[in-house]
Amino acid sequence: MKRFYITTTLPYVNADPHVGFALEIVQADVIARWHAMRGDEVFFNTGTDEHGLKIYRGALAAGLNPKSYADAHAAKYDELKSALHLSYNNFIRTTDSHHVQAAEEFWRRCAERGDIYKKNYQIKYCVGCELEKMESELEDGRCLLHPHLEIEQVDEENYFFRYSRYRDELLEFYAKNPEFVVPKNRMHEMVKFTERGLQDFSISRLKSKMPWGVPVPGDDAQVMYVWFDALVNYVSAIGWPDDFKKFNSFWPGVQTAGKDNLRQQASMWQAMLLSAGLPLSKQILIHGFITSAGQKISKSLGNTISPFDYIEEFGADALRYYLLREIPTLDDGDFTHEKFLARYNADLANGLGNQVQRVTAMVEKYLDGKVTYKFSHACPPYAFPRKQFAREGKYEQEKYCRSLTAGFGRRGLKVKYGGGGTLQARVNAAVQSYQLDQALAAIWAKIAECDKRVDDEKPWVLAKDAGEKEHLRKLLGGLVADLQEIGHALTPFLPQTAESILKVVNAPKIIPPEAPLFPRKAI
RNA sequence: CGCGGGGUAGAGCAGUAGCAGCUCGCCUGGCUCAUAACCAGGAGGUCGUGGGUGCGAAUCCCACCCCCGCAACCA
Repeated sequence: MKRFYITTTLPYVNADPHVGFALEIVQADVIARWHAMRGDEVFFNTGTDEHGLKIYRGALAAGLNPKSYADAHAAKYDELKSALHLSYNNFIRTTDSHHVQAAEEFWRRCAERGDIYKKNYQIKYCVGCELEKMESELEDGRCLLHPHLEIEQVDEENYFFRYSRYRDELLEFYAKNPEFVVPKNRMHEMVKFTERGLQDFSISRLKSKMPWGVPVPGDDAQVMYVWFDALVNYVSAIGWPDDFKKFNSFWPGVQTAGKDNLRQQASMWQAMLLSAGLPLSKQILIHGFITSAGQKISKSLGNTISPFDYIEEFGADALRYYLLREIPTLDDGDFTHEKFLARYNADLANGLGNQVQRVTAMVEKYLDGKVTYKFSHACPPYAFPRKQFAREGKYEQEKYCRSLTAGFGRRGLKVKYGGGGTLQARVNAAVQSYQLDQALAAIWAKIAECDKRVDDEKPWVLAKDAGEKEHLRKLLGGLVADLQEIGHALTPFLPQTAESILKVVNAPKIIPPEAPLFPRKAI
């Protein structure tokens, strides 16, 4: 059995979850579920990044200690799991003691390698960004993104990481692994960036000024800069450095990140891995940004979008669908209420929901809910390996698998495969090339095909002619089988909806769902 | 000469030389199984601008205009 590790970036817990992170984690969720359905043993990690100056100050302002402050925010991120039906099986917090120890060990390894040294550090620093700012990024001495905050002069002795040393090794690695970063243009950007040369970066802060961080081993006066410790989570989450069995069976893994995180993930983190003597990540998936009506989403513009609002009004799968279909998987996309409604009504209510309704209604009305159909192919058993997991004592995996296959029936779903390129094959190809929007497009093409077949064959006419009974049975049986195929293909994308569809069409007596899957919404 | 991406129908996009396409929206017709859903047809584009090469250019070449991201660690 293959093992598959995927992790999102860890959002910084100084604000509530927003739609941009929902995009990232939903994409990762689909990929994780898709692998699980193929029978892979999946480890899916997410969590929260909780150190650093911004958290420290936020906590002071709120009159809380930093840990309690972080606890409250971390809980909100973990709420996304049930709200969006996410399947992650690990939620790491960078304040977890195991992670803190891992970060310290990682530091020691880099230090042993001679990659950590002390140097005076003078910069202009924006607390809002938690970033060093170049003169070119300032306007009237203020950060463009946080003009209300004073730029701070930092002048202190810090530890630096010898990033510059890894230029050639990274370039060689990129050359050997041209698909290390997807999409291609991001890989290209990374290569160009690296070719220009890398400058060592600061990885610690004076504890007297900012105590909220992982202690630097052997120096009580310093704590790690938040990025250094946060990046280590990708390996600490799977047991490094204590549980090598676990670590070796899952690493290297796939990481998802926004395009703003390209350098940290695809370059700086990889240099850190080289320094610590660990294998580099398997692949970095870079998604784009969500705009709203073409505008950048920001608190100051007041156009932020809360995923919870949409989930409450339309359901988790509706939001999942929009994010996966309307936003190109590895490119920027737009999110507006109008577009959301349009997608919802056109694709979910009129398309999928109506298709389920009309087919099941006809089967009930014309065939008394009973349909006999021949399956040309059953879903291969490896797609349901939960018993194997149970035998091996992997109860977490078994449970995870069961949640994925709920409603599929004991013997697994029987899927009718058409000749030639099946729907599932098209979906698989799209998922493997990370074109999740195209995978959904393929499923919806199938729905359109079924709608057309209904119109062409006119079952309501056949039903009036006793001589056409067999014809009608075959037609409706085929449509039910198509719904099973659609439900199966849809499972990683819209897990709840897929389960509902399969439950209805696998029932001994087929009747329409109690309530429409996606009631049409007035515009 | 910093690096990279982009400009095609009202919106979002595909299309790297051979009749300009897809989805949504809009208009008309059909149908009645279905969630006023579904099916068919239609309107709508000087393919950013100007030049060049070709029998033929959205596509190749040259120049220019505009938009966006990155420019050392902002979702």
